[in-house]
Amino acid sequence: MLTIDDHDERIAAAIAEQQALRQRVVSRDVFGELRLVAGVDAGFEQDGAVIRAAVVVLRFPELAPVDYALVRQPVTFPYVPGLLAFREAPAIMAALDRLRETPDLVICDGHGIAHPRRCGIACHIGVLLDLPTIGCAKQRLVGRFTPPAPERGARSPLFDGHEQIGWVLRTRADAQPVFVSPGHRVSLDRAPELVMACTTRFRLPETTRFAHRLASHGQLPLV
DNA sequence: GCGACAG
DNA sequence: ATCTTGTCGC
Repeated sequence: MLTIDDHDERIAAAIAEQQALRQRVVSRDVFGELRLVAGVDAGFEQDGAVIRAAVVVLRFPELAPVDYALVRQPVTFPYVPGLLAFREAPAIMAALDRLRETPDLVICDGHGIAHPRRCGIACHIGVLLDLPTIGCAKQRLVGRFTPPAPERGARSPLFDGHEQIGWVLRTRADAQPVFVSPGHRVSLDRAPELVMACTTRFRLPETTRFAHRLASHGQLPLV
């Protein structure tokens, strides 16, 4: 049976793995022409016993869906702030493996280096699959900032002490900003412009919106 | 000891 | 994440 001690050991092992993974994160732009951009997200079923991971690939820069994949797996890790990847990344990576073609960039629902150990889910997935990734979260995990101007495109740096770990980006006028940080093979400078290029009239990028709908409704919208 | 805490 | 009514604004 699983004891509290086992739980603590899994937490400790996960933190140790993040310390190792962070060493492999590449924070420079290492990607070619963007033709396919993917969005990934996760939803749950059976009272949280099953995770449903979704990935939708959009043709860039049109942002029209061209492929998708859906994977369901039993949940094996609890939600612990800072350890989200150990709960969602396995299923998300399985979904990415099912695509017919490898995307040129993946935008994740969660943080990249804007994380206590600079290893959020975007870094985790990026390093393990060696794919360019960006983290685009709806809420802050760590860091301090001053709110960006109310216009679309306005941004302000997200700091942890004196180190910039991401951006607070206003993707839509008068709406709550999103938290953007590089995952793997993407620079701090280009992350926000790439997210803006994937965003149209809504707060969240189209990649995330499509993936979110697939993950929660279990199917791609008919329009 | 008291808050904060991605999804 | 998930549930769910009410409300604001274009």
